[in-house]
Amino acid sequence: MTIYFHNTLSKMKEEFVPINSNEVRMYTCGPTVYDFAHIGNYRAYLFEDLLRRVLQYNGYKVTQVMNLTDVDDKTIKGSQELGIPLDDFTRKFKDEFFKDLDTLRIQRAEYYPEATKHIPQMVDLVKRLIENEHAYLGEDNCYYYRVSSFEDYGKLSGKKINELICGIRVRSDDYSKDEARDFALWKSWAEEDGPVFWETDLGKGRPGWHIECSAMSTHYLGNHFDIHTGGEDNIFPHHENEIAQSEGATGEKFVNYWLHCAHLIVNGEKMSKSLGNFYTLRDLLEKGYDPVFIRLLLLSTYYRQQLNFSFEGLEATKESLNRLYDFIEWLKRVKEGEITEAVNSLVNESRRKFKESLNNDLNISPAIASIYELIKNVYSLNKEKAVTSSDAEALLNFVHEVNTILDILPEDKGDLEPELMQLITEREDARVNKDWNRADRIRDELAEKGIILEDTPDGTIWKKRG
RNA sequence: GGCGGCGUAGCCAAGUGGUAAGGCAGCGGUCUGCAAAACCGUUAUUCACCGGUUCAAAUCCGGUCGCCGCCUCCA
Repeated sequence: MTIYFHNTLSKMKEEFVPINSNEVRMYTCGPTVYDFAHIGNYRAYLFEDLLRRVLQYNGYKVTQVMNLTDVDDKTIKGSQELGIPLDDFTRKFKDEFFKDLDTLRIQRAEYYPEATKHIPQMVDLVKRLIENEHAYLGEDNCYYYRVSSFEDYGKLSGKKINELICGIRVRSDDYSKDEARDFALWKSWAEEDGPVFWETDLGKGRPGWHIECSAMSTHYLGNHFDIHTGGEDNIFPHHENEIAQSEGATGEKFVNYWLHCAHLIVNGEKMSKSLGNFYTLRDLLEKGYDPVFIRLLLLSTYYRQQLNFSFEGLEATKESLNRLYDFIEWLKRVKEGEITEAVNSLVNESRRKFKESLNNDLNISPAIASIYELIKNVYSLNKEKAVTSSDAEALLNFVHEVNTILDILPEDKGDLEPELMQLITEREDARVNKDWNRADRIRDELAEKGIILEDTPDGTIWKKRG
């Protein structure tokens, strides 16, 4: 089945054709490790997780690289404020980042290169740019990229190169360069950098931000690879500059497909600390939300659409997932019978719609809807007790297939404590004796502990609800 | 100012020319000792507003209003 992606470069939806037939190489812009990542960051990483899984679902072998920016103004500043070495400062946030990835069930990329471990590759790239006359040494001993030397500059963001010179917001910064629009490739050491510097052929200093992604992506994926992603704020200048650097150095096309995800906002406003609507993952976990609800909420809006985060939305996601979980538990209780044509065709229809939607530029809303349509249709069919155990097995298989992409099934929460099991038994006795008051009291008591009881024709079942 | 996106029920959100998916919430009913779960019915004659094109528009075109993003280091 064909996959389509919206390519920022062409501003159009295009058929996806990988460079090599069975494998996809992609670079996904990762975090700057100066603080805990917030849920807006994770929206981007979840979009990339979805992209990765959809490619795998289509049979591609995926090689993904995600960088960790562990040297820049903010990380240096942060380490100085705490009076600790840069590595110690960034280590903590790297560790927390990986913990969060696991919490959100984000699949690991193949490589997580750190900027500080790839200085030679960056230096080498800058030297090639100097040779190609795309880079120059400024009066301040910093190396800059001469934007005017790259004819295609602006092709990703749609910016007119000449308008960049005199834009209102463009200010000349502390560095001396030929033109305001030129950007730093290598920053020479300054006193405020303290112990953070590398002695290289470019002098004593540290890399500019954009150069790390050009250097590390080509190092791991080659000069020309399939997909590059990030948040939409990266389009300009970061990704525009990456193209200028990479193509300026190699003379080859850098990336075929650029995918960018829209921002997350909170209650209709931009998330910011001053508005008090700024959330990290741990903020939400502290409020008692199961991370899988957060995963699905951040995943369930089409990536090119701004996502409005709200606790109301989180509650809605939780309830809808509970419907799926109840469906699964119900399937497990269906007893016997051969597979029926009715269920078989419902599953096939749902699978078709699921995959077709995801292959259409990761359009996840109809994909999720296809699952709920299936649930509704199957329950409806069961009005005449028409659903068999073989049907249930087929449905469970499909749910697990879907789960290879969505990854939203509950963790096994284990058995109940013996004393709680005892309470359930006591309630059964009370019910047999028609002691409804006592039975209801026990049910309420368990409910307060998050244990929900349901009396079915086959006996009482319990479930834990988060 | 430049570029881009969006405005569909109480909320979230599909649908881009053929007569409004799905989820949450609500209401009525069936089932149940009562619940829960589930099912059935119901909840937008209408898609920000105004014009236009068309046999036919939420979907295309023009205009108006509102919201949001980017415009040098923020995913």
